[in-house]
Amino acid sequence: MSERADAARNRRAILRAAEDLLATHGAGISLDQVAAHAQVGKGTVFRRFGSRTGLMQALLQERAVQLREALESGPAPLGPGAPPAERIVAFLDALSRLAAGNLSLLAAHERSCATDRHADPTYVRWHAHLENLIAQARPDLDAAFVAHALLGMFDADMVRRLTPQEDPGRFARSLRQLVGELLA
Amino acid sequence: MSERADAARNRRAILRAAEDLLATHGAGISLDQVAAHAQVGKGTVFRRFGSRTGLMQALLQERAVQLREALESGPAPLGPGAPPAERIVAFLDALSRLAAGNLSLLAAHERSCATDRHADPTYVRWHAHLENLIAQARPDLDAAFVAHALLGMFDADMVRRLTPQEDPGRFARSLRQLVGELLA
DNA sequence: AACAAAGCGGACCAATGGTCCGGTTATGTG
DNA sequence: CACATAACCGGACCATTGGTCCGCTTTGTT
Repeated sequence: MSERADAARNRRAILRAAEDLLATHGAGISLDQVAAHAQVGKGTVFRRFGSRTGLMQALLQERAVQLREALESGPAPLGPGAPPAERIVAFLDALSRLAAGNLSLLAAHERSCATDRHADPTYVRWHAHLENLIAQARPDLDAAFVAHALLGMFDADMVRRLTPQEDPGRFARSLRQLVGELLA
Repeated sequence: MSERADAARNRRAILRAAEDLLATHGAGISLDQVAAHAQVGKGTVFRRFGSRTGLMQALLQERAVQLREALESGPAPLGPGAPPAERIVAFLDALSRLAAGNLSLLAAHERSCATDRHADPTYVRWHAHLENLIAQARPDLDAAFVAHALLGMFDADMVRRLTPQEDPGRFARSLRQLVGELLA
């Protein structure tokens, strides 16, 4: 038996509450707020997720699970089968969409993982995927480095700043252009 | 009269103390520690610098002042006169050196400016400089975007991670390579 | 039904950024 | 030099917040 029924129920309640509050109150929410909104004791939040960082990582993983499956076994060009260059563009486009729809979560996640954000499992997975594709497309480049550079653009502030209201497509477009230069 | 003698003395003492502690204890230092080490009341730190963020910005500005002068009126290729592509490379090399020598400060600075780090005066200046050069070298690119991408690499964790002990030149080298691709 | 393990809540703790104010000191003016 | 005053100082104090603890409750199994 892996998790008692009440525990599972509370876990879901906490995730939902955090989602809600992030959407309505931005990235600065406290765990007391989350606990209250989930109608749960503060201790429960920590028992389920270990820390603020743990909660944010869990939230991000939840949002990223579809993308993950698409990468591993979905249709090309996101999934396997297409040439690396196309897969890179598809992946970054997907990330752009995911980021655009989850800015507060992204910001909160960064804030929590301030120390050593490269250890986050989601980040690690994305980086490995990208590094691998880059190494195939351009074996002469420092793939790990370039992968970090590209993922670095998904900083919440960065995305917000580069997504002006009058031109919401700018971020994704400029990112594609940048990648185009690198793979040319 | 702009600042009383004791005030100026305390300002210097605080900056020195912060420098010291960053070097010896890393980026996680508290303002109480800084105040104690500077032999000054905590209130004084806040009166002089407004906030933790203000102190970190002041420290960074202090470290960056030489670079700033070199950019504005120093010899080429860092200063004016050289072709944009060369100035970009020179600038990023200079930044790499500055970052390598001030990792703790950089980390502490990021931590403090977490909210809206693009408002930091030093960042703004660097970005404007870089954007301007990129626009000259490659008018077809989104210069502001690319400038953010390049500056994004100077995240303290990133620099640390991409500067392995057995190959300390990797960061600067890979960054130059990346720039080479973009300006080709 | 009974029991043990897992879970729960919320009082509690420590750290920390930031504020306040009564007392002190530098400064320039008469 | 003496004095008035504006600037300054220190550190006690405050509020917030991530995280811990422990006595009581729920779950699920035998």
